[in-house]
Amino acid sequence: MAYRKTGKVVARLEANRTRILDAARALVFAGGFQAASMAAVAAKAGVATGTLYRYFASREALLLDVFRAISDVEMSRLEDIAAGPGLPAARLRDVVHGFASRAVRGARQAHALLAEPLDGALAEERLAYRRRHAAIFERLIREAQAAGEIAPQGPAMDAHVTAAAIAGAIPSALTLHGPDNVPDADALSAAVLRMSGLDPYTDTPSSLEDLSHDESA
Amino acid sequence: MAYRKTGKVVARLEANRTRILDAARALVFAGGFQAASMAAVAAKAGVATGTLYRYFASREALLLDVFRAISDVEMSRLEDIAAGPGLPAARLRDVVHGFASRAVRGARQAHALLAEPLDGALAEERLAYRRRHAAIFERLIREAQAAGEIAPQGPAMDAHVTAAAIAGAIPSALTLHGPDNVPDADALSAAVLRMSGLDPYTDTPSSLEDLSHDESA
DNA sequence: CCAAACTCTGAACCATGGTTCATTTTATCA
DNA sequence: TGATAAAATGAACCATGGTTCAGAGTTTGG
Repeated sequence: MAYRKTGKVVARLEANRTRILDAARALVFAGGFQAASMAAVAAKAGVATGTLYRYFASREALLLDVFRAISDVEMSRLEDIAAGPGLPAARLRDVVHGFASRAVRGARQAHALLAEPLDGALAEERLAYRRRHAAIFERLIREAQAAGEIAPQGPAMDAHVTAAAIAGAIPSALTLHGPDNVPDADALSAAVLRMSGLDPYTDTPSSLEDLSHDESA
Repeated sequence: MAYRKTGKVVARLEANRTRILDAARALVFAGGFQAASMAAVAAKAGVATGTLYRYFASREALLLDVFRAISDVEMSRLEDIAAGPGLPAARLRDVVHGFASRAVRGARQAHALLAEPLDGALAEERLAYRRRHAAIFERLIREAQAAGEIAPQGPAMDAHVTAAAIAGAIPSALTLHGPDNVPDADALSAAVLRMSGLDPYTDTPSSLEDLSHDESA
């Protein structure tokens, strides 16, 4: 018998992987995915470039993991709200408002997730991310329709299309006029909610705890 | 005196420029900007790659001209509708519906203009393109508000934010579920118009001639 | 302490695709 | 037609940045 990884080594390897991911995430947070070159990630993580390839098959794979790590946090918050108590319409309001207000606060991160030019697998991942948003919106719209909460006047609303529109409306309104000109989260969610047939709401969003945003690396 | 461009030469040069632009546009139409490599453009135009640089400073400059050529056509149609006769709300409906239906028909071109991953100056140009859309929407919303056509209930609508949201909602709904799953233009414009506070309309859009779409190269 | 197995290093490698430029071809005019 | 200038050519060039890999350094079990 010649070699078997000891616990200490395994721990160090895991720590390395985490350090690499953290370094990449910090770079993405600061300058977008574009800023996360392999050289930069390696430097920030304190390893050689070649080492990165012992933990990730490629740059794309690494950044995909970063994207997922960030977006999963965001998605699970929205999913928690969507699955919460309360009437469907109120939850829809909360989800939209939560999305908007979180993005407004974490503008740089939101830019990377929502607006920065990406291609290849990252562009695909972003699309999937948006589709997950849309799926949440769609489900809540249908629930609100079923519950009779949504404006019955006019022809039947196409929940699928409306949800896709909302999923694009929020990022657009957030980013269209540059990072220094981000709209108010209330105005944004009011505008977007109108699309779902809900009256814009004036109260604070039901009984959610403050949607604080961690900007730590 | 030794050399002065004769008319025939000038004409040929102009024709060359046009041929290059047309070749690039055809490639963009078929496969997006990504497919318009300098080699491909040169081959399609029947010239050498070096020749391209006698007419355009760089690939970016060439594709920028292509983008503008395409988007200007689209924009001027929308601007014509926006500046037309009729009440503001009706014009807003027509603009949104015209945008949606044109994009639905010219899906491949719309994808290049609205959804394909771009960066650098092209990404900037797309942003400008969207801002022009938003500016049209915003103006019409304000006019409709001033005319008292837009739902007076609720707090005052933020026309700026709403316009930016609409400008993103349309492309998103068009492209989110892939090029083989493009929504119905009526459903799309209904959803989007709801955001502006207008009831979804059921009639055909006022008295516009059919918004036909030329797909010729 | 040694050999084997694994990990790390970072300079060299390489693929891509835009750009250049010495050369050739074409146009102008005396 | 010869001299000059412009235009076209396309293979070579080059910049970028991800990826590789031979060698150096560590860890393990005996």
